[in-house]
Amino acid sequence: MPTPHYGQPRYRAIADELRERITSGAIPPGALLPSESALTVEFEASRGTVRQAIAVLREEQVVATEHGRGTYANPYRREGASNADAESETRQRRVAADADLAALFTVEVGSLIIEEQRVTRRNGTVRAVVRTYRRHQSDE
Amino acid sequence: MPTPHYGQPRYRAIADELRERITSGAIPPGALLPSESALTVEFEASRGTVRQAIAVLREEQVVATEHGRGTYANPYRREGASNADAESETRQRRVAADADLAALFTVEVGSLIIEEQRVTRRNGTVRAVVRTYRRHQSDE
DNA sequence: AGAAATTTGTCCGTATGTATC
DNA sequence: AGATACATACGGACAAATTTC
Repeated sequence: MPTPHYGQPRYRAIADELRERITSGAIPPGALLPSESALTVEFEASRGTVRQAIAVLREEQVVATEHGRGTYANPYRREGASNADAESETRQRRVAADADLAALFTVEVGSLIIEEQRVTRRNGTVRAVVRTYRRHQSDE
Repeated sequence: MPTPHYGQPRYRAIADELRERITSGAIPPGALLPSESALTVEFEASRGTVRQAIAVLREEQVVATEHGRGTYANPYRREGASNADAESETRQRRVAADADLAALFTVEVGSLIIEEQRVTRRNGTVRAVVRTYRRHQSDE
């Protein structure tokens, strides 16, 4: 069978579905998620894909996993209740310097510099996008 | 062949080795790591295991990976404790949204959004340029 | 411009190790 | 001890982004 993943990969779709069950309360805080093999059957995905989905949620601290036990939902609440849904994604890549950046960094236009982008969401909608530019290998 | 991982799993051992090469300077900041297939040969491990090792370093932000390009070492610097001489200039203006920003903010490409730019200098040389993008106050 | 090669991303199936119940 | 559940590891296949020719 081929491996089509047009648009969203399957492990993200599975992660979204599980996250939804947790945030909606279908899986209450502290409860065990279905086992990986159960999820394998339900989503008709391989165990590796299911584990990849759970890894996403673990990184978001939506779940916590214990070896031999299982994966728990929402093991502890964020201390600040204000942190309703402050998701933050970070991405790093190299981009060509535009005229402004080239002038600031004293490099040629088009030189590759580091861009780190953070996307801040609240209640799902993008709040702000922060792009930080640096040079490689600066010296201090 | 069995799959023994007494004590430390292999992917962690590989991660340790690669981290050592980076922190020791054998792989300088900004340089590309060997490709996954090359590491597969060198460590005599499967590609999945190599990728798991790289995932560890990526989470530690010791490396950054780009699709189709490769994995770079240490793209940004640790913030030194000495913030001796930090100046900062701020500028705000309206700019046209590029494809990425348009997608994130769910607006049309070219729509005007707010850009706030801060330039951080130390000892006269530009340290970092931070650009924060937001939408106009319209909804929410 | 376009095709091929390279490199990372996703997904599957299987087997075995280790921790917990 | 046995059953269950997560962790590690292999190998193969195809997809997607980038670079090279």
